[in-house]
Amino acid sequence: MTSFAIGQLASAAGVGIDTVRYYERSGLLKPATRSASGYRKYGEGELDRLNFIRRAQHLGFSLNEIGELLTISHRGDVAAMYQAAKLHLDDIDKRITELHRVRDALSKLMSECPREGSDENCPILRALINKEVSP
Amino acid sequence: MTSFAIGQLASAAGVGIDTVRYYERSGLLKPATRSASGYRKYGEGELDRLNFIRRAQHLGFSLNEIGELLTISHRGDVAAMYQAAKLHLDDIDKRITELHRVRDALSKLMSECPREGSDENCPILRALINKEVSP
DNA sequence: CTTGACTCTGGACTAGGGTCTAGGGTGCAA
DNA sequence: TTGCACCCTAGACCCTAGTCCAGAGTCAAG
Repeated sequence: MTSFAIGQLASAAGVGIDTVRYYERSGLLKPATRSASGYRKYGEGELDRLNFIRRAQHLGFSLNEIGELLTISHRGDVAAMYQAAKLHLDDIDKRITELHRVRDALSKLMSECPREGSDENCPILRALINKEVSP
Repeated sequence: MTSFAIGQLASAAGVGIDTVRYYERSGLLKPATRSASGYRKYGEGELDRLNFIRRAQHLGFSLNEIGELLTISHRGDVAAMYQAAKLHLDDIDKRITELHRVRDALSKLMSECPREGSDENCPILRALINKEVSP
């Protein structure tokens, strides 16, 4: 019986109106039913779906992946869900590892930096230049 | 008087020709001098600069930031260099923290997942669907 | 001279996740 | 009836770091 207009749905889900239309365009939400005048009408189901999307985003999934998660969820396929989560976790781990590599390298250079004086004493500059530079 | 054509410069630096032109367009490299026929001519200085860019990218700096680093490096301003590095490090730390948050959340859900059976027993699905959850 | 490799230009295209605009139509209260 | 908030569409635009294209000119070897 409850039926939302797009603005109500969007604010209930904490996203922008354009975002809802964008999700529809990109197939994440099914085309909404329309009122006589062409306004989109939504029910609880769409709000749930939007919340699902938001939560999955919070877990770092891309919209593309979320599309698959929605299908999996609809099928209630627990094994597939676990598998998708595992793939995603592996990806996150890779990104963390790479960020740590960068962090450690930078942090090491910084710890050896005198923070003042000549550029020849600054290991950060030396690491970047590593050779005589002509500016 | 060594002088490179763009293709030689690019392959010496391990980047694409288009990349060199792109860097010129976006102000990271100064407009190259030209031969009589309009070909770009480069010297050692440009190769050093390109290497600087590559190394800074390896430390996770964006091209925008690298533009500033180049200026700083040119001034030999060690304090500014340290400051720029610190800002970047803070940013990296934020990203690592956020990735860890996501990783831990997902990993916890996964560890409680039976990996088969009904969707009601899958905490991943429950977390995404459940109306009350919002971490 | 011809062939093949190289270079030039401006502009379009990619992915991801939206955001904004112009120009119009609708719904509801005073 | 007017005024305002809301909604519709198609399409452009944002950011990043390039990558690719067509069509034309250049260089060096054989």
